[in-house]
Amino acid sequence: MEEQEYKIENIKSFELQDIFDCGQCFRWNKEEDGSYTGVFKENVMNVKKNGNTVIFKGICKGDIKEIVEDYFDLNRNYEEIKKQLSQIDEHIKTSIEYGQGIRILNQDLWEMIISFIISANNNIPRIKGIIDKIAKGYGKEIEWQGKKYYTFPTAEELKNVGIEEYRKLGAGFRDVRIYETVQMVLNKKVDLEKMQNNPNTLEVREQLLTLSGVGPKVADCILLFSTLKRFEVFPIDVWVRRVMNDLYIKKQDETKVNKKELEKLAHEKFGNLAGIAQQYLFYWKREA
DNA sequence: GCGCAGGGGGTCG
DNA sequence: CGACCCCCTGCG
Repeated sequence: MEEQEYKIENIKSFELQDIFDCGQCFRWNKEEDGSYTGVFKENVMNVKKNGNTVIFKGICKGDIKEIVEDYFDLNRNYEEIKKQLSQIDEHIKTSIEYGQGIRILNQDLWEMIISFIISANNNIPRIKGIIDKIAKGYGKEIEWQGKKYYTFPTAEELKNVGIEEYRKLGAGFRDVRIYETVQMVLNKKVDLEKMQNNPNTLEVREQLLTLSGVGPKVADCILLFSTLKRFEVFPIDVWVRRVMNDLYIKKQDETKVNKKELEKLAHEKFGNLAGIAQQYLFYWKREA
């Protein structure tokens, strides 16, 4: 495959650091020149921003313009979303000003399922490492500019990988969960294609929860960050609990904040944009 | 410097 | 509600 390039000038709501470090993805790495390189589907891509111009360059399966528009969610009006959310209160407004360049990527459903199973009780450097090793071990190799990259393996490609192999890659106690989920998807106990086309969010969530290693938090991350693209869900982790308590609930001990109470509050405040509001708040609380 | 707790994007039994 | 693998961090 040949290298392709696509350039966008005068882009709005698009900052590399906000997009790649806000916690939604695990396979993008910063280069020395400030650009980021990553693998998604069967594409290897470098993204660079100069002023208000963004240059996408890489090896793509298909037309780079279409691929970029889809993956980076370029047809959604983030200006409008931010405007709407900013009117809610000063807190969310501040967090949006901080992470104004966030976009929620359209990431592969299967990859998100495994990635967020790995994320449980884990830290980001290690999560990235495990995912990297799984790709190196079982994905397809793509060479670009003298470097080797690896696609995230399909369920079929992981079919014969045993529990102990995941353990060797450093997955820890998540080894069984990954193995079982691979088998469940292969056996169509959960049909990802049907899931992708099912408009009923609660039903999709229930199906995700049947997978090994997928609890409420992981299910919500999958719903929000994959091509399922549900902006109304509100994943609650320690950081979100912290920031919501600091801003709105103000209990002495944030760990005592009730989850139901949080969900209700998020829904009342942010409605069907709760998920993206979560991203602005999460990113702001963690980085700022 | 080195060694050792402490804790981390939760889930499961 | 406690255990869970393993890497990284911070502190002595």
